[in-house]
Amino acid sequence: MPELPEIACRAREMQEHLTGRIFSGVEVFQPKCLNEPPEVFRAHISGVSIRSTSHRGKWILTELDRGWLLFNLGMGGELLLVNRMELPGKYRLIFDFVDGDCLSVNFWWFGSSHFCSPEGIKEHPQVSKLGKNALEFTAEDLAAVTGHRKTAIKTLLLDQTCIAGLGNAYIHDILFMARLHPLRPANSLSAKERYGLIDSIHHGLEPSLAKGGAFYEQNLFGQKGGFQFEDILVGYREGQPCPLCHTPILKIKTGATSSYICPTCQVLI
DNA sequence: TATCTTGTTAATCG
DNA sequence: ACGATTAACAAGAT
Repeated sequence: MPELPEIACRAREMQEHLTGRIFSGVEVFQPKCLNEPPEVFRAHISGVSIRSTSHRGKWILTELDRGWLLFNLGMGGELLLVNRMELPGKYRLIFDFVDGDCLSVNFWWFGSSHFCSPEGIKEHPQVSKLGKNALEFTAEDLAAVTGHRKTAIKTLLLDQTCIAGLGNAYIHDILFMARLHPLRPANSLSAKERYGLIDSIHHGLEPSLAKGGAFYEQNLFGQKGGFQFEDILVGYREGQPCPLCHTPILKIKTGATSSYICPTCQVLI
């Protein structure tokens, strides 16, 4: 369940620890997570060095001397920088560096690693369509996106082509802090509510970003993030009292996903 | 065994 | 064109 805080931290760590390293090859244990046949993918990265790493939404973008390496961790995954002799128990890809270290990649559902040519990234089916990063998203952007749309505000916030980086974990507290019911029609938000929602996105993501991400994900060296379960206000706290009004928190179905809400603080319309 | 869960796309129906 | 719903895909826990 990595979302923007975890992905941004991983990208920052990769920028710090992988920049300048040169790939010697890659071992592929799950070909389906690549966008090219393993031999082609290997040929594209072997002998190529890493220029920089950044992220857009939940995608990690590693710029190479010749092209791009893109990672999407799906519903959870590990990127570990280890020596080739100290591999973890599970991995689906191993990117070897000429110095003897390697980047071990494991997904536990739906992760992928794509190679793109220098220009190809503009046509990448997912990355090219992403909206602004959630922390750069402004109230004006929100107004433009909500505009006439009647869809639920939660659906819109999870739509990566509108705003990139939010997922179904941090969103519970973001909507709670904004006092918005997840099923509120997007176009029914007042200007004040839109400003409040932007504030809440920052308050919902930045503490975790500062602490290296959530406790359920690990950094490049296998250390867990510092954002604890205790730091979560209402998410995953079904039946526990709302921190503001003590009403028991409800778990409700909202389309394809579940939502945790305080029924008193987050009223529909 | 049945069900749930974090992401994302595509297909379908209205 | 939009919006809502469902299924599907590469797991794992309970």
